[in-house]
Amino acid sequence: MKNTQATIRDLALKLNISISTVSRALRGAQDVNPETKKAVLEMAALMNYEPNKVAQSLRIKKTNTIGIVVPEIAIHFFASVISGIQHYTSKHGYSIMICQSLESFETEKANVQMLVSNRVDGLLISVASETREYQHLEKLVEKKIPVVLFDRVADSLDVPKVVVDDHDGAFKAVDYLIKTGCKRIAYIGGSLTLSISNQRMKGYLDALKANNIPVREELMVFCNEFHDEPIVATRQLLDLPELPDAIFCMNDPVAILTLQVLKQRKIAVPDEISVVGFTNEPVSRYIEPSITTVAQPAYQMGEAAARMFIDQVENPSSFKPRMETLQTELIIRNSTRRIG
Amino acid sequence: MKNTQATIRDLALKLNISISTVSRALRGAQDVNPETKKAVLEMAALMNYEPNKVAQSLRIKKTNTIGIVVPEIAIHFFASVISGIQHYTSKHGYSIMICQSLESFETEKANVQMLVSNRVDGLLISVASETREYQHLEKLVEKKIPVVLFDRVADSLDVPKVVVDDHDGAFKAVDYLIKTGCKRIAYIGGSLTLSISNQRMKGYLDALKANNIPVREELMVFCNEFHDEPIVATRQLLDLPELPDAIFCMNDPVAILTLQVLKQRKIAVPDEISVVGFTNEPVSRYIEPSITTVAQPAYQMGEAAARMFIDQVENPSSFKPRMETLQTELIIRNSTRRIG
DNA sequence: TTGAAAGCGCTACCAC
DNA sequence: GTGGTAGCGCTTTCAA
Repeated sequence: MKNTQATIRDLALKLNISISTVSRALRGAQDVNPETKKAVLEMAALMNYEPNKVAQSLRIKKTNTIGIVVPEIAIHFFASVISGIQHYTSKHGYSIMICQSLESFETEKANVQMLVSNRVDGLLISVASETREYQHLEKLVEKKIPVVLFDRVADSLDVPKVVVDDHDGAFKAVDYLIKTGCKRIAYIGGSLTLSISNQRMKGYLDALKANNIPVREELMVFCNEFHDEPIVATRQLLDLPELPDAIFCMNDPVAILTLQVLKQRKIAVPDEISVVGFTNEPVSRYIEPSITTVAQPAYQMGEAAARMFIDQVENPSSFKPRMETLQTELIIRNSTRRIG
Repeated sequence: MKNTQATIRDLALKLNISISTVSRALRGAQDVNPETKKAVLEMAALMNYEPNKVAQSLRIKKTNTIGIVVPEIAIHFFASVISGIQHYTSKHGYSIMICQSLESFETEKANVQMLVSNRVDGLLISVASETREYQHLEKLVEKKIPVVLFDRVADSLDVPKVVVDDHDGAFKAVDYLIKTGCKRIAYIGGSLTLSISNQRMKGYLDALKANNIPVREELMVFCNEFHDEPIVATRQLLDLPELPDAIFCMNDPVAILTLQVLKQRKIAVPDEISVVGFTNEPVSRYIEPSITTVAQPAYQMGEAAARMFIDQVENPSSFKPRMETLQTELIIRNSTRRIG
């Protein structure tokens, strides 16, 4: 942002016309002499003029920038969501500013504050696993800054949300396991303060109930993070007096770790124990055995979140916060047995 | 960016002091009465004041924002680089604005222009595979906007760069293949206008030469994209009168596709044909067979690029553009035979 | 159709 | 230690 950049004032000086006229010409206003306009445009090109969005933003009180906060960019699911958001919003002239919370509540708050300070026109966020209270987001709502939650949402906030039907996805997965003959189905989940964890667990429970299979407490284990704890959790399940015949994991990273433990213990998958994941990360297709998983439409989720934001900005009066639920798809691969 | 946000003027009015004093107090200037300062800070908290970075940026001619352009966020390698950049720059008070070129030259130009319009303090970019000329970046250099290239760089630009030692990585990979007994080693590469393609091919050629293995034109195939062409390329190699006994792929996505074709044709890996990739994407570890590949320190590359940018901003006079080369590591897995 | 001028929110200079 | 004020680059009335 050096002074080597031409301004409309520079153009005006060169052309011997007023700043206002240059401004109008540049923005293609109707009431400007075609010739003047042409001259301005030519001079702009010649001088390598680039409008200063910072000044523009200050003046019009709109930055055409949206803030995104995700737990981690390098998780494929979130990267895809971001792609979807960007695809949709860039068509509407928005740039995006991205932050990662790295699952930390404090970092998330700092991210949000920074984005507010940068006066983003809206905030699209998937909360950190640590986040239990939402004042930092409520403040934005009070300030009338559009907030859209995706994937990991907070029930208490009255803002637009887009989620996947986690309950249904989990239900379908567990129901399928049962249809393949599994009876002692374990569940490895995440912290229940996380909406998705909660929903997936409920889907698991309801599928058992629907099939008249009793719920066994000892078959349910929960993890606060997905790097080390899932390994402990799997071992715990394998050390039970009676082994499970399937393990439903709340996401693919967990399923991969589970598979590793199973391999170490020389337990055959899916013959002895079936494994199901969630998310359909690219790895799950390539790993051996490939993982049966619940596919989430990540890119579409990004587009949906972006659409909700744009709707809100363009029709601030008529807009009503709503929750959009995207459907999942059970992808059957080789970590589960076949039906019949 | 609604008028619901408090400004320093609001604070000044409430406190019955001047705007200048509020500004100074907020920024912890030295010459301000501790009590006044305290009062200002309290009022700021009370009124939920957030400094307007847009106004600040306009005034000080610095946005504390850096622009990043990558081919695709959802490619794990780039996501990791971005993480590295963000980790480093956020410590220095910078926010990041991210764009994807999706390998399109036109999109890349538009991205750069948008970032310039947003007056980013610097631009960190890995160019699109389509990009053959660099005027859009040269313009930035002329305007004294710091540009740092990473991974996919352009020799012609005199700006700081950070790359991986692609030549050495490829050399090590091919040399290893030879040591495991391979003699007819094929290469599937990318467009040679891409620096990394070029370097990796040279590494391949030099490893052959160093081991007195003749170069065979028919064993080298090139792709412009990495979704469909690698499949055709692999088939082409397999249709040769004499089969290769190894295929060195310029990156892991290509290696995965190659593996698929090999599987379809029921060719045993590594017994009949060995396969090596490049990048060490997470998938390469999990796929069956797991892929021998050349690991690139993505996160460190991001940090290095960020460091170069910060150096340049903080010591504009003494800074000299240089190229930093990071070392690769050959990760030996099951898609290649063992030595001896 | 064009120009003058105010002002977006902030910093920094200069006076007091 | 504090206040007045100019001005960053732009948009947008209002007059001419």
